[in-house]
Amino acid sequence: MTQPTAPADEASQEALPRQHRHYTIGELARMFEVTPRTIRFYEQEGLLAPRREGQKRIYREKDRVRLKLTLRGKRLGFSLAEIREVVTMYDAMPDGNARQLWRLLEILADKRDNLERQLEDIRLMRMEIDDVDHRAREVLRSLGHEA
Amino acid sequence: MTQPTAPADEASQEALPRQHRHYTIGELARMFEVTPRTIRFYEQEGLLAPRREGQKRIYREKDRVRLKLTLRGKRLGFSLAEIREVVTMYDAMPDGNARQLWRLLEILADKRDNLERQLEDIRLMRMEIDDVDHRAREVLRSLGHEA
DNA sequence: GACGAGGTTTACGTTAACGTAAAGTGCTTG
DNA sequence: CAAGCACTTTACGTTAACGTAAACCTCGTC
Repeated sequence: MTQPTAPADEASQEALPRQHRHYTIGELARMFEVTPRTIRFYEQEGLLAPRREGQKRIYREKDRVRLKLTLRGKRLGFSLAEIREVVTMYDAMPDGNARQLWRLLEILADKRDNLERQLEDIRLMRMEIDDVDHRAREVLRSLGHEA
Repeated sequence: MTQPTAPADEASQEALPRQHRHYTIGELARMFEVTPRTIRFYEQEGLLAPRREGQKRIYREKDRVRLKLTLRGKRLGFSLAEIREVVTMYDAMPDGNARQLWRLLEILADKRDNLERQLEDIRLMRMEIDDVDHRAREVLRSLGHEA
């Protein structure tokens, strides 16, 4: 796959009150099975904006969620630029002007179309995979192996 | 999007008996809204193997289907290498040895897992998009525009 | 026979999304 | 206090998937 091969995404955290916790870059990296480099890169691309404590980056709950959404977007084939567009507009929403908001709605509709298209693609590809699977098992059976 | 932005895929062909027709590279390119360069590149990567008529490439029905599947795979985030792996194994199936076939089943199971994961991602992202959409419309309403 | 529309090869260029290496900072632990 | 670990910045390297340009055939047609 080009996309990350879909790790747990939801880190199986201890049942700590997730609220108000903060994380180091290494913690987040392990949680989502990415490298710190990746996380820094996303910051550089304007997708994350952690606080600093001295020199070190401190990630809060909000940052964790953004990272989660970013990775999910990636798995669905969105580019970082697209993800940023939505995410930053979302943040600017409360005081956003009408033009911006309409633009946001436009983008969202677009993404939705895209998802629908992907659903159809998945449906079709599933059928084809099932088909190939069946044929392969047939051939195996004819070879005397139990499938 | 990183992926092709999902054109018609099924070219709205005339109701000609599709069987046994053949296409030039330009025709295929227009059908699927890609450039000839892309199609040649896929050939170079071992995904297509058109006949030659003199110097020119001649694509048959089978090639068209393979291109269609390739583009669908791409939209779902598969790399050309992955697509090739499945497609070539599929072609080698009838006389494939058992090892190869088991390997094929493995790959297929993997792809299926991937699709399931994507379905879930789509579900979640849909909800989030709907949520953002709602909020945006709220803000717009409070600004006195009709949404 | 010039020309334009399609096709061809060869080859270098480009972009996104990181990887990797080097060199430094700061804590805490034996 | 040295060692180790986790963090930092800077910067160059890498890969996939094409784009783009140049230079060349080969038709049908004006």
